[in-house]
Amino acid sequence: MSSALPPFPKPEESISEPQLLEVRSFGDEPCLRADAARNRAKLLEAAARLIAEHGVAGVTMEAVATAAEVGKGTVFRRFGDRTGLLMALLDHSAKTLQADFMGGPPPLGPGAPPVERLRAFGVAVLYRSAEQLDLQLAAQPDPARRFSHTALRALHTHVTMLLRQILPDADCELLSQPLMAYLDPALINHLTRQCGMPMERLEAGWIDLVARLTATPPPC
Amino acid sequence: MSSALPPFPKPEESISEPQLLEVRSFGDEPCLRADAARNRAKLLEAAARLIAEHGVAGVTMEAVATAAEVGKGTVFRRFGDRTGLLMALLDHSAKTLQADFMGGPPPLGPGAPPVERLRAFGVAVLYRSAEQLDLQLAAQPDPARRFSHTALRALHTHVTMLLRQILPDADCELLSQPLMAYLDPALINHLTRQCGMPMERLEAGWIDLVARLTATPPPC
DNA sequence: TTACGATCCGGACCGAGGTCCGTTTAAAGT
DNA sequence: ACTTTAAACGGACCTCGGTCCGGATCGTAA
Repeated sequence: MSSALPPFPKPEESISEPQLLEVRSFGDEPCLRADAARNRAKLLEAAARLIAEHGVAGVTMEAVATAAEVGKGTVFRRFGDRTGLLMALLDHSAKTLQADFMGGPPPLGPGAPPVERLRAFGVAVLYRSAEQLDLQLAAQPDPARRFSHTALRALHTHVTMLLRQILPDADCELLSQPLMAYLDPALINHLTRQCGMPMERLEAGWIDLVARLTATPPPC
Repeated sequence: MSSALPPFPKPEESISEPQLLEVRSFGDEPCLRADAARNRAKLLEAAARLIAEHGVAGVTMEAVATAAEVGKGTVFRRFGDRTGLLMALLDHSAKTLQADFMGGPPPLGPGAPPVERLRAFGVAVLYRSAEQLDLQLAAQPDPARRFSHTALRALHTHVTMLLRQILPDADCELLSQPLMAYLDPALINHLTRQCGMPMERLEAGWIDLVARLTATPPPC
């Protein structure tokens, strides 16, 4: 009902290069103004430093701004909100993973049979999330947007695609949801830290899950 | 490292009766002091009224306190935090559902074969969540506690138990996670409101998911 | 009835996320 | 070089969740 034209036009969906300030002129992205790009880099670097020193909890928007010698408004203009900043920090790793399963070597990338790719995908995501668990957890948006976020959508799309190759007649759009859910950082956190399960068990669980879901003729 | 003895002893795990102030003396729960019980009822009633009038977003801790003619501290003492208050609002419905599948009539309750119970369970949860979607969404705790909450644990335990009856040799503890995840209010919200899927499709998806996961011999 | 201790109450207080808007500045046009 | 304009900047400001603690209240035992 009330949609005033935003004072902060668009906080950038999610751009890569967490460390360098190199102006990415190729491609199609808006290409920030020189000062903006510089500040962006300073902010990401400051945020990373704060995490290293005080953990994710120490990453306060104001603290980041101060550490980067920049105004608070600048942080919000650039990243939209705290989630956006945290996601940007994860962006490099996300892009790498994405490149790996889009065009990388076989177990993950194209060339292997779909089921095998799916298995490899899950294991890769599992361990990647386990590393950056705290950050992944903190970067999780509120429930209403958990599934809207670009990075997640990309993974979801990929799983759906693989599934469609394996089960052409199933509702893969839906079937991919439980698979993705199994890889949710919040779940990994719960199972490993709160229930004390070892990663090997989670990994085996994934393999089992894939096997059960992709068994071609549903029941008998 | 820093665990001072809490000024608010324990905000009550989750007690029922959202509307009446009747003192529940039987059972084992602490049984609040008269004034405390009265305020608790006033608070829940005020919160419900605020939701009806301004939606979940209108449920500010201060607004609730004011509407209930009570101090802000009282709200926090009683419910711990906003999530606790919202959960308390959902508690009645949660207890009802739980009673239904613990001791109710067959499709849901004991008596029917486990697979059938599982199917019925999913459908029931699906539609129940769809009704109170906004509230369910808002009541969702932060990612680190999503899986620790009592109400969810109860559902999860039940699913695990049913699964164990169906697949005695599988890692049901893990296998139940994707099932529960499919019923996550945040997912239902995404699929119905953001993707525009009808509930019938979600329901069919659940039936299909159960069928695939419980097909006894994994692959061939 | 009185006295006492445990519990509860209230609202000032704090920190953090997010917004606003007057000012500054990069960069494209003349 | 000079003007212009869209974009960026900064930090005061607002809201809201959550904490604290002095003082009021309940329930009980004498």
